[in-house]
Amino acid sequence: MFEIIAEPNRRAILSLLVSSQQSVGDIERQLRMSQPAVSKHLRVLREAGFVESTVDAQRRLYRLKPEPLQEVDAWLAPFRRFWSAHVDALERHLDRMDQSTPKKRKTRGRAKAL
Amino acid sequence: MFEIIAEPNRRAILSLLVSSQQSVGDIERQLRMSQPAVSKHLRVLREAGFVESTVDAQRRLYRLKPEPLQEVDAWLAPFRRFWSAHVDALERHLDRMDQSTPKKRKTRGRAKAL
DNA sequence: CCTTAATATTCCTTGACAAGTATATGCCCT
DNA sequence: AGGGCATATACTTGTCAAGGAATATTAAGG
Repeated sequence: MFEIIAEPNRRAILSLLVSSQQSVGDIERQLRMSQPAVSKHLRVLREAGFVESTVDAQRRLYRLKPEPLQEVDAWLAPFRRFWSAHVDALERHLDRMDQSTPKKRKTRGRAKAL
Repeated sequence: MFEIIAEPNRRAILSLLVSSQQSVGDIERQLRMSQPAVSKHLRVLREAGFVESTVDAQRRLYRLKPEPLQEVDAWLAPFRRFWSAHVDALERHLDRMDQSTPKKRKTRGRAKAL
């Protein structure tokens, strides 16, 4: 799964498909890569469940499937906890600085992210 | 960045470090991999900014750095929007089904995620 | 200083994979 | 049926990265 998205062209393809479905030729033109290259990457993506295709006459329309990237997202969860803890620690630290050195008061923007 | 976390052993190392810092030997034992392998992966991770190390006598303690994984997280953002849109569509669809076929009423659990 | 422990580095081999070129398959149209 | 368009597959080749074995580095302690 991670190996799949390690390839830059494949990530580019996924990013293209996030807005709307595209034919092989569309992708080929937008990403300036050879047709076999596109087809091969699409095959990898399809077999890994990142995309699916439907037939439209001679062309195949490829669209995104959410599951695999959701798994990537799930893998990141513990790390998100880690770094939000770090942000908290930094915040506390900066707050202490603000109190102990009440100086310039330049707007040091601090806010809870959504 | 994606190439870095494409390697399973490296992901394992990162997962180990998320709980607390570890020495090379600790990692070596917990992951059952050879010492040179651990050192080499740690070098890759360090040069890519995923980890940093401090010296403690003969051992080096490695700890996680948040930034690179945050970038991965950022790359996922558009896709998160994509699939939450899909969940919404599915919800609407199922709601329509519930209305048009008021049958068994088996608990088909549906709820807003946090 | 010499030894031992902990980690880093080098060299080598092997396997995987991406890109290119050529060719095959399938579908439309007249 | 045949020709052309869109996509897929086969085969080859070059590149690169991971792992293993051996060796180098650095620190601690007697």
